[in-house]
Amino acid sequence: MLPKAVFCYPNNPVDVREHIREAVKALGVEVPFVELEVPKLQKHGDISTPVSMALARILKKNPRQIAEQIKQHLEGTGLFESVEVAGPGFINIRFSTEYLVSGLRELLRTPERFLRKDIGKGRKVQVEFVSANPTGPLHLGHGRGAAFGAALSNLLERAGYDVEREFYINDAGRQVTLLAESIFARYKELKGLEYPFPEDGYRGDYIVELARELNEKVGDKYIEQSFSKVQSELKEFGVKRMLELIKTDLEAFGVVFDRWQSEQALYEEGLVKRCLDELTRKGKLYEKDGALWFRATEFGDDKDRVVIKSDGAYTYFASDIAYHWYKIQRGFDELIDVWGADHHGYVPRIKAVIRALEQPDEKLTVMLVQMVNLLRDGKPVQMSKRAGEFVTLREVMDEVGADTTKFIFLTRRPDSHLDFDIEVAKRESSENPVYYVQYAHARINSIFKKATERGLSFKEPENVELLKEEEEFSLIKKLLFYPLMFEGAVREREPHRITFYLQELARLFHSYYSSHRVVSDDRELSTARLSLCRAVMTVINEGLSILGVTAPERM
RNA sequence: GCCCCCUUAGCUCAGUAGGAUAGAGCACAGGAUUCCUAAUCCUGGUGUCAGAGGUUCGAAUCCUCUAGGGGGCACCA
Repeated sequence: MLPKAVFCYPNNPVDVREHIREAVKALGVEVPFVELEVPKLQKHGDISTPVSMALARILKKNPRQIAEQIKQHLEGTGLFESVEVAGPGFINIRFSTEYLVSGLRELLRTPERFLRKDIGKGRKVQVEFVSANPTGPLHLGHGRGAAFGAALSNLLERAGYDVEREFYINDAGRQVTLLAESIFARYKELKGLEYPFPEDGYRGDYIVELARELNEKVGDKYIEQSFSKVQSELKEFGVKRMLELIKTDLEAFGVVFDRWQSEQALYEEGLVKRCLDELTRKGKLYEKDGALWFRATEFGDDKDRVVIKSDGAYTYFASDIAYHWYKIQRGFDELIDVWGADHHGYVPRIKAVIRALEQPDEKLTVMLVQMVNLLRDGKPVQMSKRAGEFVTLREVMDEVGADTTKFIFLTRRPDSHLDFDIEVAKRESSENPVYYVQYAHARINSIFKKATERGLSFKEPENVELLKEEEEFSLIKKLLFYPLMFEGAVREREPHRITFYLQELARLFHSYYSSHRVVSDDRELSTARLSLCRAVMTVINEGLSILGVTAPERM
């Protein structure tokens, strides 16, 4: 008979969960989730579970007693060095070196299988993010949304979701008209003509640039024209140029989209009308005071909302309804909208839409990304898009670099306010954690260069059983915990967990590096250590690629 | 006025699905490099988890209230 372990994929700590689940099953109950944690204190083992305390209530038994039973089951697997019951009923598990080493082997042999657990099972998810108005350059807040949305998409993709990244272009309505009129005003100004600047117009210098460009294109042609005559051409021109700018900036920032959905197109293709017709048919809309209203209150919102104003014009909400209706029609299992926190008041409204469209609440998740306070040397930089005073993503990128900018954004929970100090971010020092992680990667690369120079060739995971140092086991444990962290990050949609994990991993590596030499005269030990280095490198690479940060070979 | 988010070490922030004695980085001080990159490492100590109640065997974490900071409340976009 084969030992039980063979059937249980003894390759990483997440599988400890399976063993515990089995043990719990043997007690005659099932738990939906077996909680695992990495204990703070070493004496509490390598991994620990409080599951027996939770079971105490259900089984009406002493938690320590339950823990003892689970312990016996776990000991039966022969995988662990020790299993202890401690405190009120914690089960503390210590891995055997064989367990650790076989985990490392697993990671080296099939890194993808080890690092990318199929949680999504091919479920189709759409992540809509940035979606900035095409009326000006991206600012830093958009940058945060971009970094977050991109990292979240990458994360979900690696968890087996079929992800589509979409940018929604608000190219219909008043803002775009304002853009056109602002350009028009600057054009007139350029020509030495009197023309009132629109009250809420865009005052940024880029508008003057656009006016100049327009002048080169049309020359004097528009001098005599009224705005209404040239409006649509100007809109098209302005939106096109702004969109180009936004795309270029995002590309430079390393953020790509699969799809760009135009709002205007929703109208032109009749989707808004079709959607509203359907809702009318289903009685979700009604007329009052000459306007068309959506029964939002029936679906959990505070008040009903207008979709067509009494003057016959659509509100933005109309196209937003149609947009989400369209998303649903496209067959996504899940929709994620990443919005700036200033739009949070909009959440109940759009949630109401999802319900009105007869979809379960979980279908749509709105993730709010908090605003960014820009500082320079500790002093706030005032920003107002309307007044044309704002620091663009481009400026920050040029000044501090895309990697650093992204990393800083992803070192915080999305829902916490963020102070972004340009001067601090600019320093190429230990104040920038991104270098710390990247440096670990570059260092490993340099070790491999050294190994090649020495003519060391080997096949990973050769000789890993020779690893004996405490720092090596710490590193391996950290590596093996990657899937645990990954699962949590996916479940909670929190890419920042990756960022923190990478810093911890880098710390362990740097520490190891300074106390032990990888490439030495001991050929076999060297290959063992190189294998470990390769594993660290692989995981750093994987993590950084989720964050959209480069992993440099040299620094 | 109503609604949402935030408040953890001097600063910036983590804290994993309620678990054990609350954690990093920075800053500050001292030390480490004949050797694979010193953007590194090692050693130093900090807390009324904003406050008050409550739920629980157990709360930074969940509930209620209060205070402070930010944001939102349109037939605006």
